[in-house]
Amino acid sequence: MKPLFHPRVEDLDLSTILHACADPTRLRLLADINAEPGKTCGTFKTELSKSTLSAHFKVLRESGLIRQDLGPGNSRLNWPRTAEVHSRFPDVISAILKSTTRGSGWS
Amino acid sequence: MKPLFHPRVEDLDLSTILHACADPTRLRLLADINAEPGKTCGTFKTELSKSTLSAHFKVLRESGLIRQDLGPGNSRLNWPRTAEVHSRFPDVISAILKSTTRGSGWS
DNA sequence: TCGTGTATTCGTCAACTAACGAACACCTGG
DNA sequence: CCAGGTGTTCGTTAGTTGACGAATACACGA
Repeated sequence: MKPLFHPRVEDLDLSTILHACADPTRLRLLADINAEPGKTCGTFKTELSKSTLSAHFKVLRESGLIRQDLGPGNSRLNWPRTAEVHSRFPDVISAILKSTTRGSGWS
Repeated sequence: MKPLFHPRVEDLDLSTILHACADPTRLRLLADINAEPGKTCGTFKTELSKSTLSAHFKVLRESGLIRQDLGPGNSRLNWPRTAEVHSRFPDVISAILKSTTRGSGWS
């Protein structure tokens, strides 16, 4: 398997992270991953094609918001990096996630 | 003067707000406005052209992050709408602003 | 009224984005 | 070995973005 790139904590960039969160689809994925850490990519309910979804996961991963590990078969396990992001940008992600769970768009 | 559009609090959208914050230039403008409310557009130090700057102010205004009132002459006074945004999306903007003031890109 | 200062709007351009299907890569089970 | 399941990568397309200069609009002062 090709090694997946994950940025180091010290390389996290606030604008990159906010850009990753600014897309409704990605915000929903991020919330789901935080609500249920370790989910595989295929378990997300969405209307989007597989390739589109994969691209969104890549943006989340390369921004440092999630970690994708190898799972059984050829699957990926998705984990939040919320704690790491918090160490650089305190409360930003937790505040965003709280707002997503309170009727702000996608009940 | 043409009336400037300002979204109502109940129409604020988290993705729109995050997108507005995701640009380094706009994040800097937002931080400056919060640090010094009432600044006019011309008082911001930047390398960008006037039209580009105006476009950025428009994005901030239409996302609901700032309010632009008429000032003396033909100037605009820029005010943060942080409290209003906070009422919809608690702590999101304040957390972002705190991160900008701590060496995250533009000392 | 005529210039000056302030800011928006318009038209253009290059770069980026999100979306898709098709093709590919990889593991696992039969 | 082959088929099925899981994701990624590639190439394309339509739409959006950020940047600029030039033109415009407006208020104020001389």
